[in-house]
Amino acid sequence: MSNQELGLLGEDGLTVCCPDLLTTPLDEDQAVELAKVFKALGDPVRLRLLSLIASRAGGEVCVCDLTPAFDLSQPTISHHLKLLRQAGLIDCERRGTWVHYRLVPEMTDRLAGILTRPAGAPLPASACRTDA
Amino acid sequence: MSNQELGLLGEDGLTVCCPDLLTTPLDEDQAVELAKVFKALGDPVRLRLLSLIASRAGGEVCVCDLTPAFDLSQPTISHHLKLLRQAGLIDCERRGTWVHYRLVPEMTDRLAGILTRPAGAPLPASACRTDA
DNA sequence: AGGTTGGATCGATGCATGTCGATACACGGT
DNA sequence: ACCGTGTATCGACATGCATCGATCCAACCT
Repeated sequence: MSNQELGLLGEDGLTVCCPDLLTTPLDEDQAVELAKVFKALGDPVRLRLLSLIASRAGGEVCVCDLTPAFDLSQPTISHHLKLLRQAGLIDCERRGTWVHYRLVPEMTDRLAGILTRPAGAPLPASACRTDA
Repeated sequence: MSNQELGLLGEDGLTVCCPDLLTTPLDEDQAVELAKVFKALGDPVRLRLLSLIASRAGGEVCVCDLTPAFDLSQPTISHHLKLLRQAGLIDCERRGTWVHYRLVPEMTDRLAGILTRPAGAPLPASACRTDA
């Protein structure tokens, strides 16, 4: 049940992926992989789920604590959790009757890195807006 | 034409938004706003567009340089650029016949911050399961 | 073994979205 | 004033996706 993730994190070649979205044009394959992760984040319910999971002291949340936080059916929550898991953003583990979810901090770290401009960024900054 | 953005950056109250997705449960409204931005990033074409724009020395790219980089029609590229712009990720300016797009680095910076765990993060590590 | 409860999967449905061709709009040039 | 070119918008179509109820599976408890 644990890891059928995307591989964005993995050492599986292809998907080692884009150290810097912002400095080098992404190729098609990298873009497809990265898009899956951002797509997983592109839904309010999933964002709140991720936030609930990540902010939980102890680092783990039982599904039974997540479901009542939403006005949605249990299958719908389960579906969203699955998408987050497939994106590699969270992981889960069954303990007895309950399933506990936890954040995969390596993935959020990676995304943060991808969205961070390197120090000496090739961006405007000083750069001349002659149109002002 | 420039700014009909989302406001995630703005000083307009509501949308000042979530300093830390990962440490505090997001409320519904914040989640909806943030999701729009991530949704904009959740498409391979838009990711490549953003990457092309951001990585361009000089900080600006003409649409006429973007369109031929894809196997898509001009209206489709225009549509994707519009979504990125509405998400506040890019901005554009018309100069003569041509329209130039540029990255809005404040937005990517903000996203990076949102996805970054604070130093003393409340993640597992020691973590105490009293319910076990 | 049977019953109960937590959670995942399945199939259906309605809405969102990516894509296109056609068309409209904005400029610059003649 | 007209034409040509670069972009944006429009309307249509097909696919994708969020959601639900029904059902199934796993684990625990008598």
